[in-house]
Amino acid sequence: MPFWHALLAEWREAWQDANLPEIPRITFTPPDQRGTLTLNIFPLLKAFKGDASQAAAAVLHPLREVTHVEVIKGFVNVSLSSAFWTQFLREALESPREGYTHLSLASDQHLMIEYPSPNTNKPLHLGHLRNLCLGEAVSRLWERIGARVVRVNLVNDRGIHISKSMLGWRKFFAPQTPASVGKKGDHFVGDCYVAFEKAYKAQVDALVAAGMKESEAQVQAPLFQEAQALLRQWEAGDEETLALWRQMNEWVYEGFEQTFQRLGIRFDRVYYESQTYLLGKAIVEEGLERRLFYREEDGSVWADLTAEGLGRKLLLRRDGTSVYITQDLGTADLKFRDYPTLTRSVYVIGNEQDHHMRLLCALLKRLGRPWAEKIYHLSYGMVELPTGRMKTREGTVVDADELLDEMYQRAYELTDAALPEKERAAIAEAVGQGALRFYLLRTDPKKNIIFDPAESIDLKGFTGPFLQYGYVRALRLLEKASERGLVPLPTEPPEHLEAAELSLLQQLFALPAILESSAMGFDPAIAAHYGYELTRRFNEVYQTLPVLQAESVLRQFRLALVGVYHHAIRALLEVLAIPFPARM
RNA sequence: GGCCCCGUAGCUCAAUCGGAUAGAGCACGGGAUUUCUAAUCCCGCGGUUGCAGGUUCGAGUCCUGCCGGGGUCACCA
Repeated sequence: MPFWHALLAEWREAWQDANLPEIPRITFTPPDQRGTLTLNIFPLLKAFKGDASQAAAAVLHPLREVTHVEVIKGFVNVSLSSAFWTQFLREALESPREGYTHLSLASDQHLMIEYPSPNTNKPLHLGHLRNLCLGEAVSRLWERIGARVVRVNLVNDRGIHISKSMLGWRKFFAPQTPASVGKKGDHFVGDCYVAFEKAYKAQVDALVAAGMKESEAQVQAPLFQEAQALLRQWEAGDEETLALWRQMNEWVYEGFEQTFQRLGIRFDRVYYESQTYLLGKAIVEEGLERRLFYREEDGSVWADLTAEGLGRKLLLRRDGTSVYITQDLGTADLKFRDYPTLTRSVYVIGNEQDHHMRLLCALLKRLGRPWAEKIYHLSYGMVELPTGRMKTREGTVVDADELLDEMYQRAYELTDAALPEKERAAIAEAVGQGALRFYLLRTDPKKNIIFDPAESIDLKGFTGPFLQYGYVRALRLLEKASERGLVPLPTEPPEHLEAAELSLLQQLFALPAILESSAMGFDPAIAAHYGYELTRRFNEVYQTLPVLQAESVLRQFRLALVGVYHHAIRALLEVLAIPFPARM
């Protein structure tokens, strides 16, 4: 445990012993006020008849390490002693992994984090990128605070959508392959799907023109009937159908894998719905026997969740085939069978499935699964374009691979042309991805993002490259120092600190608290904002105060500041899964 | 229509579980480079926190009712 935790614990204990009517809440002092920590004594004022100075005196009496105090209304801003800061620098520099850049407060936690769970009929798009960035960042955040994390991908490799791309291939693309047309496999299969949808829509339109209701036409269109028949053949185990299915999924997996690798994302375990839907069906049977569910006269199986305010939910179709939630039941069961020690099972899924996830939890609860309450839905908002929602039909879907290429190009042009080509390319990839990832993470996950291409590829201001640049500056400075035989060593802060120095020092102090709240809240945006603010303050020091040229005592202190900043910014970039080049 | 989420500067977002004078970036205007990488820094401009009530020492934050936007309520996934 870092020593300042010990200090806060000591303070709280002292307050307990002092028999205060209320214990003050401790927060970080806002930047425009003098002080490092703020004790909130509003709740105590009543007991002291509104006399803030008396209340403050009572609160401060038992505390050590406090040097300067300012009482403003119910706020008591305290500054900490030089000895305190010396010790902070020592711990952050000498053993950052033991309580500064790494914490152990969640070491009893074991999380499974599922993302991005794509369908296998289309390539990944911008929405998947938000999902991937979120899932990876949350995984890393929890690892940072000491938890064990198992990353899991659930592939939706069966269902009507796959049947559609299979039919698309048969009718419009056979016998072509990704290799024969020179395309990534997932994009090729996506083309098959789009071709199907186009032909299907033409059929529906024709039927509607002939006077049929649209909802009826959608079901009656021959292509849809064919797709359903194909799904039944698949579920019946028809060998030819299965062979094509395997082939097309294989193409898609190869394509996905390339994208995952480019993003540096790896999974510990991959689940396939084709392997869990039967488990789901068995669970539905179990529920039927236990009279938790019921069968309609037409043979379909339902759960009545009106008591939970969720209405009725179909679990098996009239023809006995499974629906989406059926396999989700099976997968959920399997996860806890495979990993019985899980304390949390996290689903990173868009908020359009809020209702679905509520249904899933309600069903698992009804089935008496004790771990149902360990499920956490990390629900995130949609990525929209300035023109509205992305739509396949209108061709406005932003493709993940194309966007990554565009980011790379953009960054490449800004990179020093004098660099060796290989190095320049590596930097461009890091900066391009850094910009995109930061852009996708900087907003509260539950809010919708409006993806403005111009702003997202911006490399200035509140962006990933801003943080990367701060990292590079610090790193290079430390390298330069090292060449002169100088290393960051803990020192006592000088008596008079420049405003920029104090500002940076105080912000550095907050890192562990940020890691904790960002992880616990499943909210990487907290770490992103902090990383920006921290780097802003570092830049101010860097820009206005000499480090290597300063006189030796001052130089030593500033070098220590830079050293701690270097640890901190690196930790933040790692946690956000933003690459950090050594030069830019 | 029922339920869920969102509404803060022209635009994109913050606001430390109800706390201080609501803060950043972009855009716009001005300034800084013989100095550790200017992808930087400094200054300025910009607000009835959608509207109306309520709760209390104190509300962008909590409650109620409206308004606006999105999602969802499939024998789709």
